[in-house]
Amino acid sequence: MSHFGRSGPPDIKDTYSLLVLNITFRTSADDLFPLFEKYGKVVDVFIPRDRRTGDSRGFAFVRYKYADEAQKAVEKLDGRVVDGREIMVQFAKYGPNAERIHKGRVIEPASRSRGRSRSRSPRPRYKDEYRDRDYRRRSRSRSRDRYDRDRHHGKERDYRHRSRSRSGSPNYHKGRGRGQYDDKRRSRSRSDGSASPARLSPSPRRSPSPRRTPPSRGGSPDGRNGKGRSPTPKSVSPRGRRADSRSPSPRSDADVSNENP
DNA sequence: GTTGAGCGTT
Repeated sequence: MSHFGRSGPPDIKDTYSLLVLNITFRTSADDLFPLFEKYGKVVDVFIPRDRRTGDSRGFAFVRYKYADEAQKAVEKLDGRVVDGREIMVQFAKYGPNAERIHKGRVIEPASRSRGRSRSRSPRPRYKDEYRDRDYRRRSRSRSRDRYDRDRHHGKERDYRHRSRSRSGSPNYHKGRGRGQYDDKRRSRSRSDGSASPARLSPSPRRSPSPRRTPPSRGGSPDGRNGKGRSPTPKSVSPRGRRADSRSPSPRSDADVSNENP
């Protein structure tokens, strides 16, 4: 039962891919399989995990054989509480090969081989992202901190309460009521970031990049050629100063003298 | 021991 994703995708030519989000980091494919299998024929369940730690990323992909079953699963499992967390089920937007999906249905990968689409070619960003930056950002932490979490935690109690009364209208959730505070949080977050004095690195290089090539004309890299361009040498040289300066700690004497009775 | 609003593998 754990052979999901272990031997690679069995067959994905006529399967509907569903994306399950908001699952707990401890939920595994084996846990989701029976749940989704109950609503239809599940061809494969895959949960992307970190290559370094091997932990789940918090979302899973479930492939159904039929669209109607997938749709039903989405409506039924979307908003369902799994492992104490409300999961979100929706049709996958992108395919495993970064291919376009028609209504959640996976198209045959060979179709791309024909060179059907020549004008737009999707960039293989998934491989690039794996390098470092985005991949880590989206996986590990965002910036929400516990503020949102605290709210979420407090609401959890409500969720449970609401869950009970939601038995009459499961579709009530379709609207997804998270956009409200999401926008608020976003706005505030952005504002904070903008106003924050702690900006990103102010770029050590002052010049934008008008001349990238070294000064071939009067600019000697040494700076010696420059007329008064290099007044720095010994003036600032600590050694010179130190030499001029007499004892490094005249006070020390006094101190010692003072401290020493 | 930790997180989160996100789109995938042999």
